Amino acid sequence: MNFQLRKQKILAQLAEKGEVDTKALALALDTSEITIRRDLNLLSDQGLVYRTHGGAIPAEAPEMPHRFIHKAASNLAAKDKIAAKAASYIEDGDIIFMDCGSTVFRLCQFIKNKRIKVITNSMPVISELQNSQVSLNIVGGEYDAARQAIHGTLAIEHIRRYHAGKAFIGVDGLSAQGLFAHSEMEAAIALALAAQSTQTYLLCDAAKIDKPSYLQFAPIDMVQAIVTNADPAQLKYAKKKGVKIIGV
Amino acid sequence: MNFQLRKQKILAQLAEKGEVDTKALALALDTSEITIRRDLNLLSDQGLVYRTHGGAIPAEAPEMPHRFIHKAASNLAAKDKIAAKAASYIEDGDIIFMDCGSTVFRLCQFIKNKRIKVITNSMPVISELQNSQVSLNIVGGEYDAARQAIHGTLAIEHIRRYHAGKAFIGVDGLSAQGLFAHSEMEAAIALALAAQSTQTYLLCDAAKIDKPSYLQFAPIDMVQAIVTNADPAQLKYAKKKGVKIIGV
DNA sequence: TCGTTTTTGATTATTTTTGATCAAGTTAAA
DNA sequence: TTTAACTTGATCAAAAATAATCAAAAACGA
Repeated sequence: MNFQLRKQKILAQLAEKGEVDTKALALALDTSEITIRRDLNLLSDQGLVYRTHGGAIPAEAPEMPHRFIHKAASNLAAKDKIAAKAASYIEDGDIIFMDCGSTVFRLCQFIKNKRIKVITNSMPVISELQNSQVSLNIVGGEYDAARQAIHGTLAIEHIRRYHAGKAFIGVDGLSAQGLFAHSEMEAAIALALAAQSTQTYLLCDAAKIDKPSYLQFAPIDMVQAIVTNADPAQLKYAKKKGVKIIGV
Repeated sequence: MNFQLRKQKILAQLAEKGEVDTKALALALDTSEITIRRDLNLLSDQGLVYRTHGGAIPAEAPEMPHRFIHKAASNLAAKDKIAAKAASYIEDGDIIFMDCGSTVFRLCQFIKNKRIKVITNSMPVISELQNSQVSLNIVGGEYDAARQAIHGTLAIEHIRRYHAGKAFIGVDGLSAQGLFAHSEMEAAIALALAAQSTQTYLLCDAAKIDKPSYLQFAPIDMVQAIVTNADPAQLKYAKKKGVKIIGV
């Protein structure tokens, strides 16, 4: 019974019952609890399950009502850790860009009380920061309800009018080939932000690593740093190109 | 039964019944009351429920920040009547500007289901319409927390890039001398909107009539129509200049 | 075959979760 | 207003789950 097999059975059981617990799995798969725990943690890193004490539930579990919060809920612990680490690079007086990534959104809680300027196209970020210490600059353009973000030509033009010390962006996937996005619009925003900032930080949980996605839009060294919970060894190709890997 | 599962069940029950109480939950989820209380407190911390004595009720959608509601609350009935009347001039397919006036905000409820494009710099309007039929275009620029609106040079530039059939604006005061605003920024936005639209509707309740305010920024015939609950006789000077007076 | 790497399991210390008790606070009826 | 019933948060202790460490077993490549 190797990991691949166990993984399949765990996911199958999860899909069927909606939850699994460590003890039952250890019994059913004829292995030890610690092995099951390790498996579950791996699956959790990959974003395939949501870890609970004593077991796991499907990653897609309808945790929260709002669509965005829901999306953000997957891998929440990892994303929060990444966001906290990234926030430690932000100081009073900074001017930063934030895009509409769900990990980037988790930054909000850590910067609410900082005296900084934030330029963003993400509606959740706007909502979260509109009554905070932060001075907000909102990117204008067409509102994309599905992504809860502002996109379009004018958004790009708007971004090009500003310059920031740091940009914090998310992607949909990352591989040796470069950065991947869901859509051209998200890609265009990411490119614009990177072009207009001195330093670009990519916030990326382990689930996105080596997962090429829809559109490859930039080489990996467009960013200066990657903040991730993944094993740095997985990102050797990035390091080789001079990208700083910041683990959490 | 772990926290994640309880959380789901609590939220499900809350959505269904509208309220939950500690005892019933403890019984239903087969755990102790103190655990339920802890769960409810956690959910409350996350803003998902509103804690009551003995239980919890759904968290009210934190749609509009308080100050705005407050401001909007004065003269609410009159403002709603004015907004309803103004909305009757909006048809599917229209492209309209909306500014950050409190009466203009009352328009939202009447246009939620129309198939129109709305270009606005008002955060409450954005919040209200972001999950509606309406296609939103958000004016970019610096966010002014006090006025809950987007202002600044870039906002004006943004507006100048668009043209709409109708603009709906509010003012702080109105007299034979012209239109008055609280601040230069609001005035600049109003001017820009009027310049970029075929027809400009001024939404103005009786309390504002013949109340010159801080800054006189435009002649009264900058607008093509005034929707108001005031006696039309009070606005003869406007009518004389060719402004249409629409009573409610 | 030998040496290296990977996977797994056992043990222990730590962390998390839960429940019991009790003083303090809140609600509602008298 | 006062009393009585109920609810709550704080503190502590027990139970469960977990991470960390190390060692054994298995898989692997040369």
